[in-house]
Amino acid sequence: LNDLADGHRTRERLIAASIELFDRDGFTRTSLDAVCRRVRVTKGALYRHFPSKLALGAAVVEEHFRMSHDVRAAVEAVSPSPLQALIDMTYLMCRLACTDRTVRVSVRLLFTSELFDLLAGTYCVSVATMIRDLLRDAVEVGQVRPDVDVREEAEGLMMMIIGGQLRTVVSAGKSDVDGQLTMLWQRQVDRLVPAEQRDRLRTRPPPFDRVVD
Amino acid sequence: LNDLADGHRTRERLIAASIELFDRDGFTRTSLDAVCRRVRVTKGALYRHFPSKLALGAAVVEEHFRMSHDVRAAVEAVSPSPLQALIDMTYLMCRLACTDRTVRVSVRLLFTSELFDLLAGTYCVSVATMIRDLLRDAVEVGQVRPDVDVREEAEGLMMMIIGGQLRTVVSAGKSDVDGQLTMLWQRQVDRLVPAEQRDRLRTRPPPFDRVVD
Amino acid sequence: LNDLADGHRTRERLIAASIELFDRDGFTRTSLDAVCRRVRVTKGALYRHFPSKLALGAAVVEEHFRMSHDVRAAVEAVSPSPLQALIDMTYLMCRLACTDRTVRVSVRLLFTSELFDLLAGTYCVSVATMIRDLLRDAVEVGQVRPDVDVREEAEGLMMMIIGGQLRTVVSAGKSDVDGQLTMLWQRQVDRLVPAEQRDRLRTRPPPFDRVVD
Amino acid sequence: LNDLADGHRTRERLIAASIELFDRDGFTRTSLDAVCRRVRVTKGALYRHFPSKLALGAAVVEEHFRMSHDVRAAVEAVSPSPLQALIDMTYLMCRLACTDRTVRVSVRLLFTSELFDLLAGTYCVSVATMIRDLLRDAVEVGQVRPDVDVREEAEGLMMMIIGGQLRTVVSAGKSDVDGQLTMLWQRQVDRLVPAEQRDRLRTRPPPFDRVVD
DNA sequence: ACGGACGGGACCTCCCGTTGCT
DNA sequence: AGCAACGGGAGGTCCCGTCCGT
Repeated sequence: LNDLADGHRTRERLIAASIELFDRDGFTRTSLDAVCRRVRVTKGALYRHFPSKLALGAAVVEEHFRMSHDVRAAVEAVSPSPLQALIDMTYLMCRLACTDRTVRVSVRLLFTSELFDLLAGTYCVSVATMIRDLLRDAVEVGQVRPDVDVREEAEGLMMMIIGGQLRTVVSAGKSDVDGQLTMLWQRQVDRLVPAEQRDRLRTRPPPFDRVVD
Repeated sequence: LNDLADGHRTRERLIAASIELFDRDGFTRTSLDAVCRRVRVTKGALYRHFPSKLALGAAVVEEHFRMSHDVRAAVEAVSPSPLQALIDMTYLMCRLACTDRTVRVSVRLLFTSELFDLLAGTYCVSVATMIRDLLRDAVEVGQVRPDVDVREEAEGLMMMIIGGQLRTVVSAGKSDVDGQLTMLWQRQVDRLVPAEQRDRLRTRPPPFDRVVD
Repeated sequence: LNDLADGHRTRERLIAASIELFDRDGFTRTSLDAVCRRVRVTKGALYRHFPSKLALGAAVVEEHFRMSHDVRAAVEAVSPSPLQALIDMTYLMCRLACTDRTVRVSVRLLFTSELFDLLAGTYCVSVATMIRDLLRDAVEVGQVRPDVDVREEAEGLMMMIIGGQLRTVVSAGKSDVDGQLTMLWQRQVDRLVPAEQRDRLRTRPPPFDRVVD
Repeated sequence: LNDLADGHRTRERLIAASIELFDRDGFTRTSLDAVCRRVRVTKGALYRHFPSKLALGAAVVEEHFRMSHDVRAAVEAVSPSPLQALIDMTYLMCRLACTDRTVRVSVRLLFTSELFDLLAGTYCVSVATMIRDLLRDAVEVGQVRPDVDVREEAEGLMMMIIGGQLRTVVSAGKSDVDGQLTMLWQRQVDRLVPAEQRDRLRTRPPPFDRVVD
């Protein structure tokens, strides 16, 4: 009983330590021994929880995925409309790639390690799917024109978001990705949204004070 | 003289072998011994030319950079206008990420290895600069409206292109990046180009039969 | 338990293989890869047990030291007196430098490699100490005159023994070191041993049929 | 003409630099590049003069051999008799192994490097021969008993001297090799020299104030 | 669940000796 | 005679994943 809880704790602490070290030294240059040392545990323990170094990295990415879902739920909860939720999500995703350590590390992992081959595809699909869902909702409530090719648009937005996240990571947040997104949405809104719906939308970055912990 | 040539030859052959093996097995899973074996040379020779495995990867990327410049020159030579050259370049860059081994490997290297930390920034800047230059030329010849913020536009396009290249690599070419670019340019042309200039532009993919060797 | 035993086994086998190869090719011309190949193990395993090539050589010498102690114990066990034990030891030590592979290699290592700097001093002291102990015992039982300077004599004998071992190694056993020792002991006995004790001593080489395994 | 002289100079300087570095760092840990750097010359030059690293070491030893002959000549010139010359030579050879850098390095080279296999035998023979010659001379002038086995005695003395040189090098001169030699000669003189000749001999160390430069 | 020794294999460094040129 | 680049090859380090025992 207690053992199980302890085991779970160890797993969590290993992930937390990995995030710190991957952030500081990068995936390749972080040794599992270093991770274990920080948790005061040996490799035997680590390999109880993760079958390989890659799996440990994948667990970090999974953490990020889980967070993304939480963020989405939170944004949808507070948003007046699906499209607004989508717009805010794009800002948030790029912003988090800079501010939140887990997200930053996960994106770096996805695009600078062997995890690319394993998970980058999944990530792209998952982002595209999320966008498509929100777009579809927006079509249903009449906020987006019914003749829009949701699939195509979602794919394009996904590329833009991932490009933005990457840009953020590359330039360590010194690039004005927010500005880019504003430009993007101003154009997209003209194309996608019926004129009478436009004034209810905010295309500028949301004032996100901790939408998620 | 002969020695010098031989040394240079060895260097070239090492790069060529690296490209092949990085393409087949990925950066991390390719061992330097394997590269050397293929060139029938020992690690002593390799380390005469490259101070580290990363440096070998960087040399591959450099090859790609050099090719990019050649492609740009070739495209500019055959294009009727700067903007058309830019449009064609974007198609080419995404296309090459799929068809040309050197480019494909380089992009994978840039975004899936520790080279990211070293070179991704440089790559982004270099792509953005190239776009900006062509846009500026286009402004000068009146092909693009003078009030366009060249810098901002270039940054956005860069993100799109890199997203596209990445998408190509992720999906191993199975994604319709061409279609995305066509959509993109159709919108951009409306925004950037004075009406009377539009009919001279082709926004669809160019018929590139070997613009470069 | 099994692992530990295996680890120990690996260590032993590495030493055994080293002895063979050092004997055949010499220290410098023996590569660690060759040693590992013979044990069907990689350098990773070797460096788990020995921090350097020198340390591997030192382990061989240590083997020799251990053997020397065993030989001494065995000789003392069968000898009728301390001085006879000493005489027999000197013959044995020079003889073993020729016949026993471990001793031969160790002596070559001690005097033909960088191990000299590390261990030759220790070796000299250890030999001199052993001689001194036996001489002291001999004095106590009245086999050696009480006015003999045990320290000085031990030092001289040590130089002679080491010179003899060296001579043996240099000439690959073709030199008559036995004869030299016989000459030496005949003189020494006259000086060191009271007349009434002399007839019980044999100064000629002992018939050593395997005093040690 | 000048070139030849310069070439010779370079050779000398290479040997001198080698002696310094071999003395400081040992043979193995001294790189030829380091030697060349000190002489402000490149390896191409070195390999004009010496076909291998071993050959360079051998040249140092040869220097030592040459010095030995000079010392012998000098000692013979000032000595009243062959046996006295021999006695003084033994002191000198052990003493020089401590005080003279060339001799010290040569002895270390002979007994701590691959040069052992090449030259140690030669050295032993050469020392034994020198002793034998002097002993023979001593026999001829009636200073040593005619029934002495010159060959055997020479061999024994050689082992003692080389043991002494080694001891000197091992203990960096902190050992009382002089005392050992005095003891040795006191005994030998009793055995080898007719009684009426003994009072003309000095068995204690000679007051060598620079017998050689 | 965890500890810790073990072995495999990759990366990298250093240095010897060669070669063509000056 | 001397230079400088070159390549071969060995030594050494690091780290992943496994195995056995507790």
